[in-house]
Amino acid sequence: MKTSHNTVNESLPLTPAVFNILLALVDGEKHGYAIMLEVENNTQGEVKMGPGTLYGSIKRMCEAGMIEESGERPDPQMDDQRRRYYRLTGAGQRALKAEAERLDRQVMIARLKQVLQFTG
Amino acid sequence: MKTSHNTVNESLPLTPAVFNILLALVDGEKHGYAIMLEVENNTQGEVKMGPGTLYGSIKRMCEAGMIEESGERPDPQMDDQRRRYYRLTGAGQRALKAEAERLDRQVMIARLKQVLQFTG
DNA sequence: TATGGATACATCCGCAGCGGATATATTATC
DNA sequence: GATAATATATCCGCTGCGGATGTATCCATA
Repeated sequence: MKTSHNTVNESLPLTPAVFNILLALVDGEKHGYAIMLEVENNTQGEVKMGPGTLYGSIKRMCEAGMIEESGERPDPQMDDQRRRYYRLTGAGQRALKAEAERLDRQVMIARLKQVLQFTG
Repeated sequence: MKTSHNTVNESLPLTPAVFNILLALVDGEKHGYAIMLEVENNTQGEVKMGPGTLYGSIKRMCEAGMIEESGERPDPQMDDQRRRYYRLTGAGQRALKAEAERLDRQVMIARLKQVLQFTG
């Protein structure tokens, strides 16, 4: 599956893993493990990311410039030296928005075909 | 990425290809090539499925019991003997609905995080 | 203080899916 | 009769998921 005519997004659709990681980072930088917990929380435990998916995705997303590591420690006391914090880049924000809009269009098609009701 | 606690759906999330094929078959049975055109049409040409994805997905979906081939020819005259028509099964309909609901929840999270506006 | 469990990160590797390339045949068009 | 569009099918490289495994740290509690 491939999407075209989009300067900002070379590669949509995003994988569910990547999309959820971007979503988790919207309200501030987080470390890997916290991202995992946030995704489980967002989805009521429906979606569970294994470590392979989590850290593998983080690595690829860094290479793709969607996220970047921040040397800063958000909470100096009560910190864990093992943690590595990540934040969204501009490109990551744009990719997230574009993917959210794409998903929204997909859901809209499902509604028009009466697979889903309009009253959420 | 894995989803759990769902008797009807062993394997969500569906791939974008599978989801779009299911969507294309909601309003009646279609043959492979028509599915491809419908998907392009639904998405304003944004999503393009190559033959490998299309026929590979169809094969897997048949094996998974989401769709099935129908021997009938919807249009006796003006027919093409090469065509193979497919229709949704009950399982396919349930999978489609479950995935649409999942996507809707994802979009909702994006809205709550103000990635997307509530007024479509 | 030791013991265990949760936290935290990382890598390996099998498996599945995409997707372009390629092939082939039929149907329609000019 | 040539050409393009239609229609299906398979091959194979690449990417990504995801469980397994490994290591180390933090924290509670016994």
